[in-house]
Amino acid sequence: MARSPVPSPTDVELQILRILWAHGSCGVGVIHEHLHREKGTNYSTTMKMLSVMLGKGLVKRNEAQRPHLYRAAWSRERIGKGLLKDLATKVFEGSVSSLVLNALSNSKASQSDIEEIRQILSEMENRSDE
Amino acid sequence: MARSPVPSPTDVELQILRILWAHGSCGVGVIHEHLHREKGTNYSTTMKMLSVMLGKGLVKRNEAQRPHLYRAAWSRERIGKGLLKDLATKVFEGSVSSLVLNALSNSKASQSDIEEIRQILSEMENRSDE
DNA sequence: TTAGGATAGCGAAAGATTTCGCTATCAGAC
DNA sequence: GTCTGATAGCGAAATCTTTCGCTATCCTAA
Repeated sequence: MARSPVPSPTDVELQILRILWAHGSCGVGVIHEHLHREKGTNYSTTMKMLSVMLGKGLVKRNEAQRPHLYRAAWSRERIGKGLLKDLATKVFEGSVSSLVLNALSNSKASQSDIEEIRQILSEMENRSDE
Repeated sequence: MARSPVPSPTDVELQILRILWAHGSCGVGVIHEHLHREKGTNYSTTMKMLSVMLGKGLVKRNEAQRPHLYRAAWSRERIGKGLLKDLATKVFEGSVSSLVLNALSNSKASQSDIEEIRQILSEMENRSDE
């Protein structure tokens, strides 16, 4: 009965979500302007993708005004969480820590990033102490 | 001229790679047995996917013997690296540390996982000191 | 040697995602 | 009001991924 709460967006869907995450609510015009700059696609394409995404519950829209205003139905963190879990399952046999290890070992993080990650690690320890 | 060095595998392709990563070299029989157990697909499907993957350079095969032996052309780490980079780009504006933060904040890691991650963080600091 | 099961190969159907063409409607400039 | 450019909507083409049907070949046990 309850449909999958957080669908995994496809590539173009994510491209649109990124725009919405950056801009908050906006009309098709703005969305299309960005999408067109990134990949040269048509207005109709933008429109169609938005209607597909509306159907999947990936975006919501406010029809009270004209142009209708679209916004992401889910936060970047929420979508990221789902995709990371997928990736962990599909590549790292479900192990988030393998995933993190792999991500870290091929990247450069700034000192403040490193501190922030340490912070999280400590919190995790404290949480599990209880 | 040089084609994309590490293609991003699709879902079924990853499913097959997981089997190969776990088993090393093996014939279609073994691969199909696993795939069929996981999703009930046909022998022909397995065969076809392998030939598609061969074309994309995702697997290699040894035809010296019969049955031919298939193996992953890239390590789990190498494929993981590419997919993580994709995901970072598509969701976290390219920031690996945001990705890691997000991955960690919604997961439970064991104490030894945490230590291992700390280890990596220290190594990163030392590396960047030089 | 030969029948039977596993292996190999391919074209094409079935599905999903992305793109576009065409048509209609709306809101503001004139 | 009417014209015009932006907005809305939808069916269908194009593309990519996954699945399968059909056919041929190989290997081995009887």
